[in-house]
Amino acid sequence: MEKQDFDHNSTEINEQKPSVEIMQAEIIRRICFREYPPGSQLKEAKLAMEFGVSRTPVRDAISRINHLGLVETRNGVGTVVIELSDEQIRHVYAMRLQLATLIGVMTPRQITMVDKTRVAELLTEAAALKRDFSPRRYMELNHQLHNLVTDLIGNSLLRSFWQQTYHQAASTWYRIAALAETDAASGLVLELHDLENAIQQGDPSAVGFVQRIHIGYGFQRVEEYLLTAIPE
Amino acid sequence: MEKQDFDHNSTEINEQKPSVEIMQAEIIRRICFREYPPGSQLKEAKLAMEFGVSRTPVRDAISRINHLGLVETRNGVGTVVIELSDEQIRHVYAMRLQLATLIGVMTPRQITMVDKTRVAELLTEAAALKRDFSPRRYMELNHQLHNLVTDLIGNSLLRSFWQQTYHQAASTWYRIAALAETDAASGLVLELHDLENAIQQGDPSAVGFVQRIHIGYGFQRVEEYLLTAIPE
DNA sequence: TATCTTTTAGGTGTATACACCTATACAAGT
DNA sequence: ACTTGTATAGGTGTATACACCTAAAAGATA
Repeated sequence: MEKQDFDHNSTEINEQKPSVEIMQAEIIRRICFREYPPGSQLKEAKLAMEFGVSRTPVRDAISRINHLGLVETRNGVGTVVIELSDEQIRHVYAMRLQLATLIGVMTPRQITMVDKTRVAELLTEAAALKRDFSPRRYMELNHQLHNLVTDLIGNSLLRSFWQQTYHQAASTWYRIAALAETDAASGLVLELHDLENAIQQGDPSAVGFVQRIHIGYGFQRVEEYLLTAIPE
Repeated sequence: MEKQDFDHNSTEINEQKPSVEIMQAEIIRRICFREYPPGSQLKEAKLAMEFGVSRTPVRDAISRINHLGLVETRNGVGTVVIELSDEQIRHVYAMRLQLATLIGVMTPRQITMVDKTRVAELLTEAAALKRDFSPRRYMELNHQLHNLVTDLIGNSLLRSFWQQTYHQAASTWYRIAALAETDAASGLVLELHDLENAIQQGDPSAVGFVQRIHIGYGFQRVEEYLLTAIPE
């Protein structure tokens, strides 16, 4: 009754003291989408200015993503985004391959009509992406695909771990998407096609195996474009 | 040359501005060891006083353990230690059962002579514990056992997830240890016995399966003493 | 006496001041 | 030319003040 936080006085800027959780998610998103590529230095004061808050909650947000190993805060310097080593990339993929098969095993949620329509929509958009590619759009669709699958996971720990590995791998995918547009777009369409079948069957186990298969394909692309070749 | 931070004026108290990492680990330890049982309310000011720092780094330490789901910070109240629901306990165990088998699969470290002596020492101490039981001592040995196994894990992500589930489950084990002293002590001895064999063979895969087996036994005890019976 | 309102003590959330750390540019000496 | 010492700008880490929130005790009223 007393507070009515509509953005009535700001035409395009709707930022109104975002919570720590929101800033945390936004920073992770920027790292995943390579808006902060490895080597970037995040400055607390600058982010605080941008979000319209003081350094304190920004520090908190950065501090909370430390356990993902994506950033490293150095006194007197800033928070630098880490470039994952080849070995770490292999570790992330090895882990995701294992976790994927668990999706169908560990108390998955029932598949509903909403899921079926969502995956169909995504497939349409992926097909459009194939005709007119942009790395950014690729990552967005990829992100929605991730959310769709993650949402089926019933075990809260598996869901958490699945998300952690996603955040760790995403930045690398973006790099691939920029290097191999056609491969990336085709791979996404194929994955969504297989996923649609699995979801139409209402079989969460099949969803997990589809994920596993395409993580394998994705890893092949990573090996081909990043790990064996010279770095960009 | 200018600063020489020896504890020359403090005879037994060696605390000297612990880092955020140290405080974070200490808070987790206290939750695992049930020094902060579920329902406890951590007060930032009180902890700050104890550690000899201001509220700021203490807040940071608490904020960093949020992703484990062990605590929940409520405005105007404090940070309360969460009691895991029966479903969550089952999720943790289901996850640990799966992770255990991966220990031997995912690029484990070579087993050395040091590991063999350490597990032998632990076995001796566990045998002693069986004669003179204390829940606290049980948890300490359990913790060393955990460190021994964790140290063999080569994949950094698996190691991280293994630790996270350990922290989530530990508080429950302590509860079991207090309720079923003999079962707990015997279980520990058996586990260390099996582990010693696996380590003597230098077979990390066997280590993983030993873990899996005894997590299963541990879960049986949990079902028996906590989930089916009335709560303490 | 019972119930609703008000006060109040004590907690978290945020802004800010300041100490300390780091890298860089620049000046001085060899 | 090269090395070294030093000043400085700008960053993180910590302490502290204060706003706001919450729960429980105190008080008012039927």
